[in-house]
Amino acid sequence: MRHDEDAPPAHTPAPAEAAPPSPPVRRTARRATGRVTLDDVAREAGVSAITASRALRGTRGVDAALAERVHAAAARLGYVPDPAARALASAHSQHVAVLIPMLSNTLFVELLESVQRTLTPAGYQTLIGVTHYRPDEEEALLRSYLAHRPAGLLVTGFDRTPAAQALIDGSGLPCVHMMETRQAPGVHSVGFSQQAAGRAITEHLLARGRRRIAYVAGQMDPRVMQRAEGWRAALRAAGCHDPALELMDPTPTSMALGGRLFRELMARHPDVDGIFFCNDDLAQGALLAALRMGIAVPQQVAMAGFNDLAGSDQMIPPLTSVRTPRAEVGAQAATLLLGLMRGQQPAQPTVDVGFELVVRQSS
Amino acid sequence: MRHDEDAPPAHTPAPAEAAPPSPPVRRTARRATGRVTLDDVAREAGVSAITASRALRGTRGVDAALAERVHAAAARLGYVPDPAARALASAHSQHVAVLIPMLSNTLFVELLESVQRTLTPAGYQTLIGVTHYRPDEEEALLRSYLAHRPAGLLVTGFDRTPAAQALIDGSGLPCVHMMETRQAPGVHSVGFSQQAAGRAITEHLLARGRRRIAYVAGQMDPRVMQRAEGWRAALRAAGCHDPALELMDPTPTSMALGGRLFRELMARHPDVDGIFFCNDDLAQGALLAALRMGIAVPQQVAMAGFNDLAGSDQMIPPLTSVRTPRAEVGAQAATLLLGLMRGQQPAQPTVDVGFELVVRQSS
DNA sequence: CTGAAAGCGCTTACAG
DNA sequence: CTGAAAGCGCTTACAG
Repeated sequence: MRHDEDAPPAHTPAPAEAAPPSPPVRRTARRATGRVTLDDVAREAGVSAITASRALRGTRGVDAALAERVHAAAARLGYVPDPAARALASAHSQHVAVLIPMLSNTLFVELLESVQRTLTPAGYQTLIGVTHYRPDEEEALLRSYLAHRPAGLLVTGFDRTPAAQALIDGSGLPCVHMMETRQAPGVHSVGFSQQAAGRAITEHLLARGRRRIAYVAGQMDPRVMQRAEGWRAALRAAGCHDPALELMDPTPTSMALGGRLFRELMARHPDVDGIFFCNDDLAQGALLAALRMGIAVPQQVAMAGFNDLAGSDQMIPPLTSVRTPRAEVGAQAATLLLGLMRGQQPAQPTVDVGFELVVRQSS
Repeated sequence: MRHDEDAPPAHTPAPAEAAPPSPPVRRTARRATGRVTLDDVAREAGVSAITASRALRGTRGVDAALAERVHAAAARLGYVPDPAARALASAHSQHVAVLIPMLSNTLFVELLESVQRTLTPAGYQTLIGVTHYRPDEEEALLRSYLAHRPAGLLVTGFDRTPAAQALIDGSGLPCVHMMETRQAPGVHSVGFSQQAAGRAITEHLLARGRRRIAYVAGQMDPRVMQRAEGWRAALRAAGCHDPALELMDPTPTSMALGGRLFRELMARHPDVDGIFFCNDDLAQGALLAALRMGIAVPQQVAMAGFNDLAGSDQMIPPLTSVRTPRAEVGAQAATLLLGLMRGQQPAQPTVDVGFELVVRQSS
């Protein structure tokens, strides 16, 4: 059923004879009146609005008995503070803007969940921004979120447009960088060395006796490039670095891409005996492709992934990977930010949470 | 390096002799003064604040030339409206609260991205709430988000606590339900029949000559139960429903769980010749387990999943599944909500986007 | 430790 | 079509 564009909406009431001069009805709620305000709570508790405000916010310097009365009154009336009014008056919301590249990589979902587990109980609300690995989108998100006067910022990595960086710096807001670390004055970060992790997993393949080790990657974001750097360093040190074995594709990673890149690689370089994939989904796809092609893993080609994602332990054979402690990163970054938002000087501005090799049968 | 708790922060400046009576320095930005306000824009454009406000919001009834001047002035000054002030004055923010069960199921990530692709260009900001399939968490999120006076609500399905439902109803806000459909006065929904989809995929297995068809599920959320209902209906109609072949686990779905449930099922019922999994990750895990156990798919056991997730087409053999149009659901739900927020009567309060069988070699 | 006044930056409702 | 006044619901200074 469709209404004609110009036809009056079906629910319009017939005009009554002596209708009272009521204001036009809006579809949405009109709580302007209904809302329980701080003044209501203050009146109920027999104190001033300021005292009620201070008691509710837990500001010290309020008589315990009074505070008790205020809390009781608030509970009785079902008072919920208005975040907009609070933000307007104090110039800061209880929002924390969290900028991550992508939600389809479960890595970032786990990071996010961990951040929220720390921030939510502390009374902060996360404003989730997905940049799709695009610097221009990150800049736009930053611009839009900054208008909401967040209390703090959580961002991924260090690579962004100068304008985006200027927005962060100019805001003067506490900001913690996640997933990578960098030592610099006034810079806060929680992560690990992507390059060291890339180097470690490559050295593991070398220790397995492999010499023709390829690096296969998708997405090509900054961290993927840092892992490549680690791969190069390890192979150069071992004297068997071949730039031709570096296969990168800007497409987002997926099992399908992994299968395709693996077939490409083996067609071009049949002598490859080890592969380091920048992300587990690529490796999973390659593992299945190898099974289909009859290429023995690890006998003919050893494989290792990155991030130890769900399902990697279920593969045939189970996949060797690098376990990246994203939950730890999220928790520590949020905790660090919490301290900064309270005006505290952090014990350490940079936290390296490390990484862990998970050696399974694919290598 | 660690600072002693009581030591003064390292950056405290030495007290100057004739220091001006400046206010105490705060770590965070003090834009109270710096901020460009609507009044600045109005002054720059030579109009009143109201006119500037109306011009910027695109309210009709502003002289074109004036509006042009206002926009130019805003651009020149780099004016960014303050969402908090706007929300406080108008009793509504530009937020839309989106409540989804989980981010680790890529289904919901795709749904969300699609919602944002529609809402963001329209000037709305999504407030993402993850309920973890827990009614109490949903209720708490609703309470907290409603305080932010969102302009609209997007929720998943219809099953929630009475209190949560009362919050939604009492808010008077436009609300669209996603993933399921339900015909009821004043209720808006975009989705498809989970039961019909469950029935259709089961009938497909029946058409392949299978008679001992099991339903294997995790999570056990309302939609998983509706699919079970479809499975039952199809088998009853075919005269071969066996309740013993219904294997459900409350654990979140994963490849590992799929492998485990598959082994359990085959141990208990070696005669099973077809399996419908409530989600593709379960089926993927089962497929790998079958490969490991030497059980031929589809010869001995045909398998079908649900949602056609990433990787299912890469499996050995490629997995038959039900493609659920979550991007379509997200787009249509957001569009419907947009109309409601503008006070329009929707052409149809319920949109069924359907589903599609994707038959591959596993069945 | 408590409070009266002012103001945050917008929009609503009312006039003209 | 445009505007002056009032107010949204809080918190920030400033006093006492």
